[in-house]
Amino acid sequence: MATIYEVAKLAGVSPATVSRVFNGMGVSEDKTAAVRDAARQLGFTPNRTARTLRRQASEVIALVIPDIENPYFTEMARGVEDVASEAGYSVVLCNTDSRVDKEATYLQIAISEHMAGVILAAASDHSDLDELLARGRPVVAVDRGTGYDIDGVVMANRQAGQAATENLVQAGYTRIACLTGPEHVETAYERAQGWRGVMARHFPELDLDPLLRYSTFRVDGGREVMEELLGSAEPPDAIVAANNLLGVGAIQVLTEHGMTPPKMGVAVIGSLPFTTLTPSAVTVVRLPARHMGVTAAKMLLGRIGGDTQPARTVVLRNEVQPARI
Amino acid sequence: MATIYEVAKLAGVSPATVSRVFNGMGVSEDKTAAVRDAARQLGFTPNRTARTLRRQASEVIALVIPDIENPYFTEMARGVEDVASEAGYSVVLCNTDSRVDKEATYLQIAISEHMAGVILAAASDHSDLDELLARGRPVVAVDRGTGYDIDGVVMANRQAGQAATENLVQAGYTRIACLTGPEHVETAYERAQGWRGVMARHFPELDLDPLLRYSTFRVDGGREVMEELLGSAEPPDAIVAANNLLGVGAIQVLTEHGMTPPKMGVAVIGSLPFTTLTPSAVTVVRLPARHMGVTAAKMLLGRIGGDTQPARTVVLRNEVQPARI
DNA sequence: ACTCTAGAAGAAATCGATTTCAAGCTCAAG
DNA sequence: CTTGAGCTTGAAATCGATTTCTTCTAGAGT
Repeated sequence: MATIYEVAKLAGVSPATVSRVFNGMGVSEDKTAAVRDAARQLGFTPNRTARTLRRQASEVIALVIPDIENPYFTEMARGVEDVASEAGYSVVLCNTDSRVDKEATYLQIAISEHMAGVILAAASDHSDLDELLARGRPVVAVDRGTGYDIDGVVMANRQAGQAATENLVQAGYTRIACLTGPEHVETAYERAQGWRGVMARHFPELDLDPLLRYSTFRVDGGREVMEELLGSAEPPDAIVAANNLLGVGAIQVLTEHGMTPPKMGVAVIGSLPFTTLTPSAVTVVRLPARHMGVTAAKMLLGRIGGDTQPARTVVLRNEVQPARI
Repeated sequence: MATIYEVAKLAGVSPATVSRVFNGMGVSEDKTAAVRDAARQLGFTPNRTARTLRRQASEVIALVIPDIENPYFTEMARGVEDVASEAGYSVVLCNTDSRVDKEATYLQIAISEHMAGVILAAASDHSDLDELLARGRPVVAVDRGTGYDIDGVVMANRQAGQAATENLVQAGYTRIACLTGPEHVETAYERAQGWRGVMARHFPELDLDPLLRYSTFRVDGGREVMEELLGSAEPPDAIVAANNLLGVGAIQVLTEHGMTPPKMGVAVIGSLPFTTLTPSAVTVVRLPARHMGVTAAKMLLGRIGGDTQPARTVVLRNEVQPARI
């Protein structure tokens, strides 16, 4: 309720002086004290809307993600939030459901609310960032690329696919299938490529096509594809699930068929925070989601602070946590 | 970039007229057309900050929750988001980590950003809403009460505890423990009370105290308490987990000890969206989290729209999904 | 003693949309 | 023919903080 004018009147100074006190400009000690005192008495908090209007920039950053119900993204959100709130920024979480139109709406809001920057896990590879970038708002891509020359943080996806597959090969499995997301999604494709490379090297005579299944990055996608594989003429003896939720779906189906690991080898790319399997029954390629969020937030804050070096892409290494039976 | 003044100039009208066109006031057809045309040419989007400053209210609602990594809350967030974005509102997700100080910061931001309203899953039962309510900002409590006379949506917690317990009793278990959250958290206490009532009725001679364990509402809390129970002099033959994450932790420990259900009866209050157990091995009391979000958002939008009827509390019924072995 | 500079502080412009107020205009009723 | 009710429209005030522009004062330098 209290405005800068009321504080000014109570402190016997001009509004400009009050503003200067709160923004660390040169104000004499006695006036500073008077202002702070008056502000305390009135319970004054600067009106952020007015400040944003005048400054043409707010202390809010948008975090735009495709699926708020995926723990991978919420873990990342935590990382972003921790860094941002430490720096006095608040985070608006925007859920796009992987829909380009919802994403466009949120990006438009980011502009018209003068948000300081955007961290974007793009819904598709042709998201339109023209307007945002034209206005000089920094954008950092996470998890997936955008087709623009901007900062980014991604996982080592191909290497993750390789590591998962290699681990199953070492454990003695020979017919390893790959369950991955939509072919046009970069992470899905890259992880599958990692799998393909390792398989081709170890089993050059094997026909890989029946073992590679594209689906959705969701639990039901994993269930569906796993059922298909189990019902096929030559079922696999192990699987690589290219994301956490796919992995959950697949393991559910395996459990229902009494095929729990190690009967069927299972490697999952991405953590399974709420799995009820004993953690060590499955090989997990841990993706440092929180770290990704932290890194992206730091990069974004750097850009907001005026950093103008050329765009960088940070690739985060994964950590393999092998199944111990 | 384009402002209302530039649109006005291009269309040959006053800024006031442009504003009226975008707010559905009486403007003649030809001027309306001219304005829309000019706006399209310039790619004009109204500046939300300026609008908020003038209107003293924005189209943003804050959703304040204690744990963004809990699927229960993200499912609820989805419900809120769907209703809100349908009505042209956007949702800011604020994660408090159950910390009263972080919560207070976010509530302060809600005020100084002129947010239209707040949906709050309180971090404690003495959250301070005085200022928010004094400013006439509507607040809807979800999941837990607040100590204020405001709208609320809660689960039938006691009944959930009863239903879970009753189900295990019917299945023939006789020594049923209860794992719940911090005693001072309303939902934890109420669910435990539901369990206690049913146990007292069926097994009046049983000493319930060793079977009731307060912990945190997190996976590690569930693990810890489950280990304790298994190591105790007289371990239970079944457990009621008062929330989803507690349940996950408990089931993890049971799996490691080869005590998977139905060897040990397990009933969980709250869904296990990403569990890798076959869904039917555990009794689940489904909490309609999405529905809670939808209901709360509707109530809040009603209040924002000027609804002044006395505060209501909606209690949502749960649905028991029994274990089929 | 006089000019010059640096710092402090107030007055007023500014950010962009909304809204009040007043003006101008048309058409109908008396 | 006049009064007035009901429109549309523009001019200008407004929301609250920031920032530029000015003015003023005190202290340094010559």
